[in-house]
Amino acid sequence: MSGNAKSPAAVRTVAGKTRIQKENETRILRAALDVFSESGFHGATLDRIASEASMSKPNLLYYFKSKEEIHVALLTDLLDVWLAPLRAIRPDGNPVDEIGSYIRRKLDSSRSFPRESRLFANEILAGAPHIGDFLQTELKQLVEEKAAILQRWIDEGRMAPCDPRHLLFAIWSTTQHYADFSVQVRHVLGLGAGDKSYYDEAARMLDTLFLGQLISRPGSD
Amino acid sequence: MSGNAKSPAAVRTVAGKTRIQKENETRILRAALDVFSESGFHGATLDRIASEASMSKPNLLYYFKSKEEIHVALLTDLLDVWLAPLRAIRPDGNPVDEIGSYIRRKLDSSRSFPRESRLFANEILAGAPHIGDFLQTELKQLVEEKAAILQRWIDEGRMAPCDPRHLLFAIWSTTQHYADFSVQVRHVLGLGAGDKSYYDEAARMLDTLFLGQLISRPGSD
DNA sequence: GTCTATAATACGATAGAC
DNA sequence: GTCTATCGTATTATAGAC
Repeated sequence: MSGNAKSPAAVRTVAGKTRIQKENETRILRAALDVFSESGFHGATLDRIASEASMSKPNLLYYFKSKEEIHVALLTDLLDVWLAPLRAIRPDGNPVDEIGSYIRRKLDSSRSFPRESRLFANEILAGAPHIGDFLQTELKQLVEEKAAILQRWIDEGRMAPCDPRHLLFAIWSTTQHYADFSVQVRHVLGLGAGDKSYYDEAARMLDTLFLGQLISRPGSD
Repeated sequence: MSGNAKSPAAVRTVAGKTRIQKENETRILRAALDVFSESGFHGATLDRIASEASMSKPNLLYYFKSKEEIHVALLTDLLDVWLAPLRAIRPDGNPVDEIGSYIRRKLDSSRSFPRESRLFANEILAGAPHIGDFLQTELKQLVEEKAAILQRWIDEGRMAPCDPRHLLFAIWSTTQHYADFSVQVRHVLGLGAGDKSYYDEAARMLDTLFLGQLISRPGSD
């Protein structure tokens, strides 16, 4: 059928990987996301990853040459997903709709992919040793593109004058906070371990903060 | 003079520690803050801490029984400093002044103590294994106390209705972001390693966000 | 209090049989 | 592809001389 069907026993796909290869790589990456996001790169061990993947350590290292290679694979897979909400900002929309949607998408990411968020946070906190290039090139370029849109809205008087890039920082930090610092959020609010009920109130807060006027000044009514 | 002057050679202070003890402990803690904040708990090694403290590893372990004990000492020292800005919010002030001052103090903390901020972030991200109790008791209580003040301002119509605790989360995340994610901030802005010039623009952004109205709605002028 | 030497172990990675 | 066994190293911590 497809390209390289040399080895008789191993039925290969077009990607050159057998079904079992893909399954095992997926199992490893899933387990590694658990462990890396919970303990950071140095705190994670191949023993725990192998254990969570129900696989022996040497077998795990048959699929990925090193611990670092697993980590890089996770980060690389993550980046596209991570940037999707920002990419979705349209120049032909209006500030309230576009920024509002962006905040909702980012907050949904935080709620749905907290492990990915913490993996990313750990990497940045460690000085971005693996994705420094990505930050300086791809992310920087995307931010400049979207900041130009926001700047146009500012110039048109539809938003308060501010540095659009710092507005993006504020959106990133407030939304990701609920994933990265969830332990603190839950402890302060008195919630249990798996409780994510605070996300509804968080969404209201961020709407008020970014789309409304938080503080009434005398005579502004 | 003071309490226990038993040992002849070692001149002790009221705290029961010789001058050289205090000096060495300070040197160790300073070096440990560097290393822990840069590499996290598991990424840090006693070798590097000892080296940065210009001290042999066994000598370092003469002052602190274990790596964890150094880490806990740093976190404990940090907590009071960390909460000082929040404690300073006065009930008899007005929202703009009090929240504005709080944001400035938090942002100053971020700029002046980025290593402390990253140490804290690493601890939370790891699930707060050492300061979970603190978060659930002391921090929770303080937040409730200050949230009550904010709630009163809301009830008096001086602030938009919102969950005050989530407002505090937003202030924490936006201000600490500039320390914890400084690598990303600098890479996106195209700044060099030690460059902290973005803090001025950050202060303006946070003023606009928390104290002004970010987005003009039609007819609100 | 400070050092050298070293114990004890955890961990990443490999060798080689099957 | 998967396993058992193991190597080599990094790292925490201690022993014991000075």
